[in-house]
Amino acid sequence: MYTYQYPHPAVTTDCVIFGYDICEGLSVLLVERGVEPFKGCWAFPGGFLKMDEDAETGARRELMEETGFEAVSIFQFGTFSEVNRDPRERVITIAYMALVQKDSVKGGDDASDARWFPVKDVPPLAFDHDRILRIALERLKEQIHFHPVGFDLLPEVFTLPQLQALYEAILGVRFDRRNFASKMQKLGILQPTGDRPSHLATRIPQTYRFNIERYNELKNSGFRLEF
Amino acid sequence: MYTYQYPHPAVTTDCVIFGYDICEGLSVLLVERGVEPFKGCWAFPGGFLKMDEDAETGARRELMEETGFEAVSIFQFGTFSEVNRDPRERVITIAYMALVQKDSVKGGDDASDARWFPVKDVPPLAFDHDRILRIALERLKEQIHFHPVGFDLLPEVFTLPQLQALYEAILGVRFDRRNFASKMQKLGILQPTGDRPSHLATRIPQTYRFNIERYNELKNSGFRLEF
DNA sequence: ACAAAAGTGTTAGGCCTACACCCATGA
DNA sequence: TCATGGGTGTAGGCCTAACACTTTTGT
Repeated sequence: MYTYQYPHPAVTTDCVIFGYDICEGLSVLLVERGVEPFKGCWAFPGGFLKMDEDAETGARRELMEETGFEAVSIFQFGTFSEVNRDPRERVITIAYMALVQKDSVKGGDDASDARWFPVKDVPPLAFDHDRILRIALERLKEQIHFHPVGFDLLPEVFTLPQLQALYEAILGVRFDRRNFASKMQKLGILQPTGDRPSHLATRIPQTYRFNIERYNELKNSGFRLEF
Repeated sequence: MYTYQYPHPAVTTDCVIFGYDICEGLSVLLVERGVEPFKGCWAFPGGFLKMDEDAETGARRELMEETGFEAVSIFQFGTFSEVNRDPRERVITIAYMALVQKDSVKGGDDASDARWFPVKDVPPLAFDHDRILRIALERLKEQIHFHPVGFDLLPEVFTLPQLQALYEAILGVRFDRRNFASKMQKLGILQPTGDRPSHLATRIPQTYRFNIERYNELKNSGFRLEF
């Protein structure tokens, strides 16, 4: 038992994990709750913060424990503190967002109850996680203008149409193919793999990798992607 | 005494209050700590969250108690959870940012130890508040591209040179007078007060108010201010 | 053969930037 | 009278958005 002179809330971390593939579009990773409250409901992976770890460390740990994912880049996007958001006791959650490559990992997941849901088709969630998801999506839309989101969400080798579909899925709009291509080319972070010798028109798309050095240059000088 | 089965961190809120005037430029409101730890140091107004209030309510309450300010718009910009950020016990703080008109309030402040410091001239702060300030400034710079920051920081009636100086103070850059003026005019949220009948060149600047209706229109359709 | 998908280039308009002149104020 | 500060307009360049044609693949 732990005693304090004043009441303390419990503190948890939650992770909104975004993944992407061509079939399902933008998806989030959810786990089915095995205990009350909201037993059987889907929720974001997360759990109570330990006293010897900061919030980001805790979020990464919970993510690993519950889904087997080791997220590269995760970032904090909000803290949710409504008084009655958890029926058990006062719980405040620090929410993180992570972008991962859906296929790359998920090899040796053992007791993982985690499942991907397309964002358009997410079931009602436990606690206030519906609201957390809504805000995560808003923040993701903002982020996409300043960070090359494809780095984290797409496989290492990808095509321009794939990249465009990703942007369209996140922002919920449609772009002109030609304008999108030239805009991306101009940024200079796309590196053709050269696996397709002919650069003529063909139905098989050219494949690219991201040029990380060029991206880091851009990040330092500050860049913005207009849409 | 309050007992829990698992250890709980303490949770506080802190408010980074930005104000602005022509002489001092961009400033933050600090309070001098009267108790250990960091007694005598300056820190952001804030304090422990109560169990029956959410974080924003708590931030507003602490702000009112410690400085007498009733902030119009405050927004959460980060939660700080380093393990040893408070020497007493594990404390996590939810940080808010507020923009206020320096002169408008501060009439009947009684026991207020609060003082304004220009951001360029802030003393070393208690806890990790230096870091919190740095991040608040970064976020403010981002915000300024999407929100008409002048609304909250300038007095109701202001001049274009004043508005420009505010933007320059926040972003730390200089603008061309003519370009800045036309950019702002084009947004359509500036409403000349008409107190100066002659619209010819004169050394007395034209005064404006913000057109709030027009701003709300823009916010719904989404606007961006390039610099 | 025909539909679907990928690649490319041109044009018009708008925004950003850089820059010059006029006028009134106050020292 | 002269320096300072405020107001306005123009020209060039870049980026954006709209748009059409060719080629190949697969049915």
